Amino acid sequence: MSFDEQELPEEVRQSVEEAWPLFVEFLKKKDARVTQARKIVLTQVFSRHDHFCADDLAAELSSGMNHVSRGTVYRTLALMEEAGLVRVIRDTDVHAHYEHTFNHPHHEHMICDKCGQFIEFADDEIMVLIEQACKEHEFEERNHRIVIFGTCAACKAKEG
Amino acid sequence: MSFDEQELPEEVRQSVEEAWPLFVEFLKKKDARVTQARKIVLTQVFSRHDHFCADDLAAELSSGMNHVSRGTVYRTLALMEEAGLVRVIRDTDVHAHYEHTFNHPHHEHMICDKCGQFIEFADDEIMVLIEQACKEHEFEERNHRIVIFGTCAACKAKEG
DNA sequence: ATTACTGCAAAGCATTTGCAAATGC
DNA sequence: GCATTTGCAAATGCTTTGCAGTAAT
Repeated sequence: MSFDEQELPEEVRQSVEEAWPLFVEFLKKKDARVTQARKIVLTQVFSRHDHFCADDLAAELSSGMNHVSRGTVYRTLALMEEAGLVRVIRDTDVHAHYEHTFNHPHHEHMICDKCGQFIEFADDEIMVLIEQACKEHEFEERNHRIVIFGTCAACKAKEG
Repeated sequence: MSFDEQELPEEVRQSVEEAWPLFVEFLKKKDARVTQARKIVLTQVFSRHDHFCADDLAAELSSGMNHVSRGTVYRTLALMEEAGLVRVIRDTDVHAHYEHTFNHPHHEHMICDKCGQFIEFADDEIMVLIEQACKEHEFEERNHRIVIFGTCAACKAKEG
């Protein structure tokens, strides 16, 4: 556990400082180990990453002093998902996208067909209606996801 | 174009009879060809398939007189999606699920974590709110999808 | 000391693609 | 006859896994 985090931007350092103890608690509850690799991955997730894919993260951690292998990145992201620290979006046909959920309230996504941008939006009314629908079907919700596909304002403008 | 559809159940035959001309029209508009393989795939999609995956469909068409190769099945499903005749759901971690949309009004899904069952539900109010959200973000919707993950009534009962 | 975790490279799996032969136009 | 589509099998790309070595408890 001797991983240097002094050069992190203040904002990132703060997120990590809050999120890491939660992950540690989660790991201990699971009788899993608190390892350096797991801290590096968590730190990287909270560094300048809004939406990212596992492979990019793995690439970033593939060299330099804070090296973590691809396999471990995937394994750790799965743990972080289980811990509720990241969210996975698998709707596009390419590969899964992740985002960190810590200090990031629940929201849904619009994905632009043209530029691939993720636009976040939240709607409490929709949430209520979804809860209602679950009740009607006696379905116990664990999680939900809304994705809207289409064209974003910027791309529409560009098209003329 | 000498493909025998006489043994199809009445209901299926009817769906095919209605959907096929739409697909033909779509193909012509696209300067693509109206082929036997495409008709076989479309027919199979409308046969006893609520939710299915490309690979199962390919397996069903891998032998017998109405043979279509895996590659063609994937290619044709992509065309059918473009034509708006099938819908793809890519939220589970395994593989994409398809469903035909013809004679099947728009709806969303609940997926049971335990048994994998797809439960369909529709909610007009949610649709309206989604439209609203798009307007607010100047996003031009092409399509949307809601998926709720959790436990279905049957599995909850089984658990006690 | 014991047991879990990591790295690596190899395997897996759904999906896509290149190319020669077949088919629709 | 010409261009597109098909079948096949090989390739692709993301993700998972087996195993020997390494680190955490």
